[in-house]
Amino acid sequence: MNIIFTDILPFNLEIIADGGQAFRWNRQEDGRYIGVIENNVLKVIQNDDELRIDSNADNKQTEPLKKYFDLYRDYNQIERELLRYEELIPAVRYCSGYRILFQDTWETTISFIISANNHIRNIKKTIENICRIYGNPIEHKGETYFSFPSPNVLAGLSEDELRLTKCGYRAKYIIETAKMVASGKIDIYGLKKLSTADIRKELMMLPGVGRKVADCIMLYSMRKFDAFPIDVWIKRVLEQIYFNGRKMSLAKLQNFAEKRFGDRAGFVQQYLFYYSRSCWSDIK
DNA sequence: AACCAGGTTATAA
DNA sequence: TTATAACCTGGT
Repeated sequence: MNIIFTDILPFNLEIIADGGQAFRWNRQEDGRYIGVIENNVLKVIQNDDELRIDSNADNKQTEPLKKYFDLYRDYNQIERELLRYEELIPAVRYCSGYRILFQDTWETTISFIISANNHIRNIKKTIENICRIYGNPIEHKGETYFSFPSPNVLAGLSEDELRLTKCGYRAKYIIETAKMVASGKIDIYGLKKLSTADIRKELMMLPGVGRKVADCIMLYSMRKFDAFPIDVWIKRVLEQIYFNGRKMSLAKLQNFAEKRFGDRAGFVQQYLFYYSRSCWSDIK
């Protein structure tokens, strides 16, 4: 089926798909992005203020796609709010059109366990390996794609098997986390109604999930916009902008961001992350 | 050849 | 509470 959303601005597909929040979008030569969401293959292209989506799904439902791309939210207002922070103006201008996707909690959890101490290229490759070997095939226009495997499937693997996907020492974290989810020891989909602090505490019971990964899971799959994942880039850029380049502990930076940005922190993190990675030499 | 990269965990002061 | 080392992998 084909769907066209119009009047989507601010919206920047390139930054949204390649900005480090999702790992299963791939850019083609023609500028289209192909991704697998749940059991659907999506081919997406943006032309100015319209978004064309070609999907293998046969129903005409647009709500799930609008939710996934966060099209219900007024990003004009969010960008306006963030521009009131004078020091964020360059970042917000540069990344205008960034949106926080609404992704599946299970896939996001495993994806960000894999992301710890890892490069985006490796993360994407490992996730594709996992889907290809353990996911379900999806046929679309003569090509085969693969869904993300269920908790049950991953829970049944041995560490040596899973290491073939190149996830390295994270294999045991993934399997143990899968066991906890599959057994019902933790209900990751039921957490959303709790407070950010409470969800964080629960998520960090999962092996391989520390503060940063927990905040990514909440921000990208639970709409918890006060979550503020601090990775090396965010740490660097915060130290540069707010602390004269002095080294700060993660705890101090977390505290600072929470106080300064409140329930907009997650959006700030997105803009700062992409901007600092793209333009570090300008900031420094 | 050594070092680093989108952290977490275990251990010690 | 804060500091340090080890950890798979792939690239320079």
